[in-house]
This record gives sequence, C-alpha cells and structure tokens, in this order.
Amino acid sequence: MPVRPIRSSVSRRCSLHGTRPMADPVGKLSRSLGEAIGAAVDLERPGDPTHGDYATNVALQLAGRLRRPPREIAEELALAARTLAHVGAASVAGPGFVNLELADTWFTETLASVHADGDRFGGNSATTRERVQVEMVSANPTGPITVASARNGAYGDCVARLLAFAGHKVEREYYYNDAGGQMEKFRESVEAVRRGEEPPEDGYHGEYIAVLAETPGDPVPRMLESMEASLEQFRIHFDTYERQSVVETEIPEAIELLDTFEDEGALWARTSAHGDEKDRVLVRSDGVPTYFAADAAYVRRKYAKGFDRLVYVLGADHHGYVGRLQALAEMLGHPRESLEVLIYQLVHLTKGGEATKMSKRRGDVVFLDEFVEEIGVDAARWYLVSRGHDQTIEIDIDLAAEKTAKNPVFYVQYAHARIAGILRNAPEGSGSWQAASTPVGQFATEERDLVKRIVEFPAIAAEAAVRRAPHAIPTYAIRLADDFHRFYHHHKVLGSPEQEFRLALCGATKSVVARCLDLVGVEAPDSM
RNA sequence: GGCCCCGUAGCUCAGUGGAUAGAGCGGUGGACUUCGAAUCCACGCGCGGAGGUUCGAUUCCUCCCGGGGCCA
Repeated sequence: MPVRPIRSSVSRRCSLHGTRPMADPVGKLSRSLGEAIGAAVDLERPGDPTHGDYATNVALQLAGRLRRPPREIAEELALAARTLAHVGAASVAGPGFVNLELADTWFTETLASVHADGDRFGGNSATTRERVQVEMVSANPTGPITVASARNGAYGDCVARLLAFAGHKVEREYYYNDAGGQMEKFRESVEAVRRGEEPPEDGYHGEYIAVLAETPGDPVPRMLESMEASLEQFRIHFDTYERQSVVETEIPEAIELLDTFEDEGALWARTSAHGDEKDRVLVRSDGVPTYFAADAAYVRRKYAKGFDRLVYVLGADHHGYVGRLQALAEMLGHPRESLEVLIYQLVHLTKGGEATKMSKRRGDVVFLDEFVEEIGVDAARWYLVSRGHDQTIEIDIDLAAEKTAKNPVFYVQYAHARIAGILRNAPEGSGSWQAASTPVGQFATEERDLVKRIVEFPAIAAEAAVRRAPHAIPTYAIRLADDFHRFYHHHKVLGSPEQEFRLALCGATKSVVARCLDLVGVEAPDSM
C-alpha cells in the first residue's frame, strides 16, 4: 500500500517556526545528514515504498544556488549518507532525489528512544516557553451553549492542549457581557413568562426560558452555571471567567495608554496608524464609551496579568476584529503578533438537506447538550476538530446520529482497545523494552511502517501547535491506527519469537494513540 | 464597492514547491479453529477555468467563474 509522503521534522522548519521536538528520531537523522553535507536536510517518506524508508530533495533545492547539476550534488549526498550510522543504503533517483534505506538497528534504537521518552514523546517542542491565554467560546449567557459555540470551544480547547503539550503555560478564559442590552432582553423574557405573558418580540423564545422562569430570582447565574456544566461535560474547562462589567471599570486607564484624538465631540483611537483599516471611536459625543473601549480595557487587563501571548478564538463573522485588536496590542506597547486572532469558519446546520437559520432568540438552534446526547462527546469532538478550521462545517441533524457509527474516532479508539487487550494477555513482566531485544530475523514491512509512523508524531504535534491546526492530529491518528491494524492482522504478537520487540511496538503505539486522542479531548478506552 | 474563507473521487474531507495526489463514507467481491472482525484484502472516478513565477505548481502570484461570511 503506497504511503503518503509525510514531511518530517526538519532543521529548516524548526528554525523557521522556533520549535524543536525534544526527541525526534527522524529530525535527528536529518540533522546528522545535514551536518555531513553542510546544508539543512528535509527528510520525507516517499510515496512509493520501493524508494526506501526516507528520501530528500535537498540536492534539487541546492542545485540552483550552487549552479551545479542536481544529480551531482545528490551523488555526494548519497556518499555522505552511507557513512552515517544506521543507514543501510543510499541511492540517487530521478532528477536528484536521494533515497535512504535504514538498517534494522535504526528501528530498534528508535523504538527504544520512544520508550525512554514515555509520556513526553513528541512534547516540549517549543524553544521558548510562553504564558499563553486562550480566550474562547465567550458566548453571552442568554441561552444554552449551541453547536456553533461548540466548534469554537472544540477548536480553541484543542489549540490550548497542543500549546500546553508543546511546553507552554496555557490558561483558558471565558469572557461574557453581563451588562449589555442583550442581557436585559434576556431577563425581560424570563420575567414575561413568569407573568404568564409571551416574551417580547425581540426577546428570547426558547423552551429554556420557560424552565428558567420556574425558579425565582435572577436567571443569569443559573444560565451561566448550566453553560459551564455543558462545557465541562464536553471536556472544556475554563480557568477564568471574565465579565464585561468588571472590565469596563478600567476603561479610563486603558484610554490613558492609547494613541487618541478628538473629533466632533467624540474620542477616537488612532488605530489606522497601527495597521487597522480605519480609526475607531472610543467615547461617543454623548460621553458613552463604545464596545471598542471595553475591548481596549480588556486587552490591557489581559496583558497586565502577565501573558506573553493572547489568543482570541473567533468565528469567521468576526474577522473584521483582527486589525483593531492587533492595533490595540501595538498601542499598548506589545508586538502586534503577540495578540493572535484564530478565525474558524462557521457551522451550517441542515435538517433533511434544508438549511436552518440559527437564531438563539427564535430558539431554533441545536444545543450542544442535544448534540452530545445524540452522538456522544467523543464523536462530537472528533467531528468538530477533524476538519480544518478554514473549512465550513455542515451538519445534517437528521443524519448526524445515523453517521456516528461510521465516525473514524471509533476506528482509532479500537486500535487502543485492541492493544490494551494484547497487553492484558501478555505474560507477567514481559514487554519491558530494552534496546537489546532485537527481533529474530528481518523486520516485516508492517513493522517498519508502524515504527516510521510512530516517529512522525513529534513533527506532527509540533507543526499542529505552531500552525494552530489541531485537525492534523485526527488525520495522523487514523493513519497510525491504520498501520497498527494492518500490523496486527499480519503478525502475531504473543507467543511469537519476536514477542518482546512486538510488545514494545504495541506499547509505543498505544501511548501515541492515547496522546492523540487526549490532544483532541477524546477518551482512550481499554475496552469498547 | 472593499475585505476574509472555500472550490480536490458520487458524498464528507486530508494534502501550504517534488517522484504514480490520498483517507473515510457509499458500491462490488473476498478473509474469523489464531493476541478483540468496531478488523483486514481487492476493484473505480478527481485538483473549477485561464495566464504567470519555477528545473518542477493541487500548493505561490494575477484575473475570471462558482459557494459561504463580514463591512460599507
């Protein structure tokens, strides 16, 4: 089966993005090769397995700069490669590719190093550790968490998990407006129902309003409590909740620090001088501060807490905020890049193929709790993060439950459970990996493929973190599970002469599968 | 009118400069006396269009067409 070329971790990429996985066997190999020829080497897995274990096109890249024929460079590179430890063969192919075949010793030592890293394998890739705040969801407490907000949460939470795994100190924050007109409408709606009346036309009409009306007192705290419960059930935990009413009290201090001017009685921020498309009003001529003034106070407050980096997770309908938020960061004396706005495309709900407009006020939305009840947390989270954040998600509510059984999350979980089963049946004291436990005879293709897949993980995790692209994890996890299932089908672990090696291989696979599942907030079951 | 995202297989989507572009679902046909068949194996079709940069473009640039969103 042809294997898709996967970019391995490389020195060039690492230096570009400032990351370097702590133990990355492929990265180590490309670095030693790079040192041998004096240039950064990019190793990838060739699409055609007959081309060897790894290949590099570095000769082609160097040819133009060195004004030399690529194949000539490739020959020198191959010659250098052959002198390296664990390189079984190196050959030049095509216009100037160098294909490497690795010796069995590379596979055993590599697997040993994976075991040595244990839970840390693939982690701590960040060269500079930062204090990062990820602010996400931040839906106002006027109704239960919707599926739309759940995408925000699932994406943001996975980015936070990736950053934490990479070695950063991450806090998750939820921000809401407890003081605006929306909240008034919400309270009025509940009040109306208590009086036995219909909520106002422009109020909130969902069934949950009636439920809230049954208990006396301010409905807002209870609404918030139930939203938090939904999110916790969805495995999103917030470290802090911030309220706009509190932030607003600090507007004067924030304005003090900004680049401002007055025009027609209003106070403006000169955001256009800081990369925004136009200037923004801070205080209207009637003396009322704008939402942007609150944004400014909020940004100042975040930095004041000592964060090196502020991450905002916002839907595509907010893409216009990027310029003004970064302008605020800059005016407050921070690099504009230190305030990052992650934009994800929206969720489109359909029902039996027909689009449904989502409106919390009308109440015709799908709530996270309903969605989770229908398909479960694991399938829901997997579904929401497995496509790129730049991709609009379509969910057909009628088909969601039906399609759940086909969700690849179970394929990946099954690999984990299968391995757990093998390890349960393994004799006492076995599977303790030692570098010396070389297999009897040659490695099989499936074993080599599985090892190579496992060692892709550090580069995958590092790149997913740097690019804020958690969907790379599910994609990789499916391939890993795929390689494991194939290995399992072809080779017996227990009772085979290679038992010790294969148990070690199973253990490493299980650990990486579990890590992948954890990074997307999905459970890794020992049985299903 | 300006800006952002998208267009890859029948469907849902991976793939941010390399060799013959990959998965899942759906379809067809095979494999359980064996560590878990939620598994494995085999079979089909595809980069919206036109230019440009490059030794090489699904990938980068420009324009056009089509879908979604924001602002004015």
